[in-house]
Amino acid sequence: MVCIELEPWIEKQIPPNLVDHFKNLRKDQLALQKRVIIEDHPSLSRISLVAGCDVSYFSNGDACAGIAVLEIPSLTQVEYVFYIYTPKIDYVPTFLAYREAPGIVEAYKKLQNKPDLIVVDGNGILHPHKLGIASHLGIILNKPTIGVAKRLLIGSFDEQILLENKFSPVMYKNQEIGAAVVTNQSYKPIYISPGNLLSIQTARSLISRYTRQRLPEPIRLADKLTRDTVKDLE
DNA sequence: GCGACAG
DNA sequence: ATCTTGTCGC
Repeated sequence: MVCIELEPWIEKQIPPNLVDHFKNLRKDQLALQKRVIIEDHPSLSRISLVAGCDVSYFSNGDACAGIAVLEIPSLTQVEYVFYIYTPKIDYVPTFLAYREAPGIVEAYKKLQNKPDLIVVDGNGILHPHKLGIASHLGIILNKPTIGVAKRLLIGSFDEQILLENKFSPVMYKNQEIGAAVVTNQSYKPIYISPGNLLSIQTARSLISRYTRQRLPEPIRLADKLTRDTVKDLE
C-alpha cells in the first residue's frame, strides 16, 4: 500500500520497477522530518571538535565514505576514518541520503573522537521536504549538523542582496530554508542550511568561522582524504 | 510554455 | 559523483 505521490520531475528519473520503493523511502523521509529541530542546541556553546564528511566513488561503483575531525579553532586534523561499501541505490535528486548516509554512519562508528558538530557535503532543510542528507544524518546520529552544497537543489534567492551582503536567504514556497553565501574571492556561492539542532543564522555563523577558501575546511579535508583513499586503493 | 534538478 | 588538457591567476 503506497499512498504517496512523487514529484513528476523526480519520478521520471527512477526506473519504473523501483518507483514503489522510492515512494516508501519518501514516506520514511516524512517521518524523519518530524524529528528535525531547527533550534540551537546548548552544546554548540562549547565546540572543540568539528567533523566534515564526504563520499567518493571507485570506478566499479563502490563508495568510500570518509569523515575528518578537526580541532577548533586551529582547524587542524585530529582524525580520519573511512568505510567502503556498495550503495543500495543510484543517485536520484532528493534521495541522496539513501545512497550516502549508510556509509557515513558506519564510518562514524569507527571514530575515536566524536565531534560536537558535523558539516555535511549536501543539503540540510534546503530540500523539497526539509530532509536533505545533513538533516537525515543529524536525526540518525542525534547530533548538530550543517549542510553545505555547491549547487542549488531547489528554491531561489536575490542576486543583488547576495553581492551586497555576501549572503542572501534561500526561499522556497514562501519559507526561508537556507542561505546562499559568497566567500572570499569566489563569485560562486555555496548554499548553507541547518541539518539538525541549530538555526539558519547559527549555521551561517559557524560555517564562516571554518571557511578559508570557497568551501569550509571540514568539507575540503574530507573531500581530499576520501578522494586520496580511492586513488590509493584502485 | 520550457527547463531547472545536492552528490 | 566521475571522465580529463591545457590554461588562467595568485
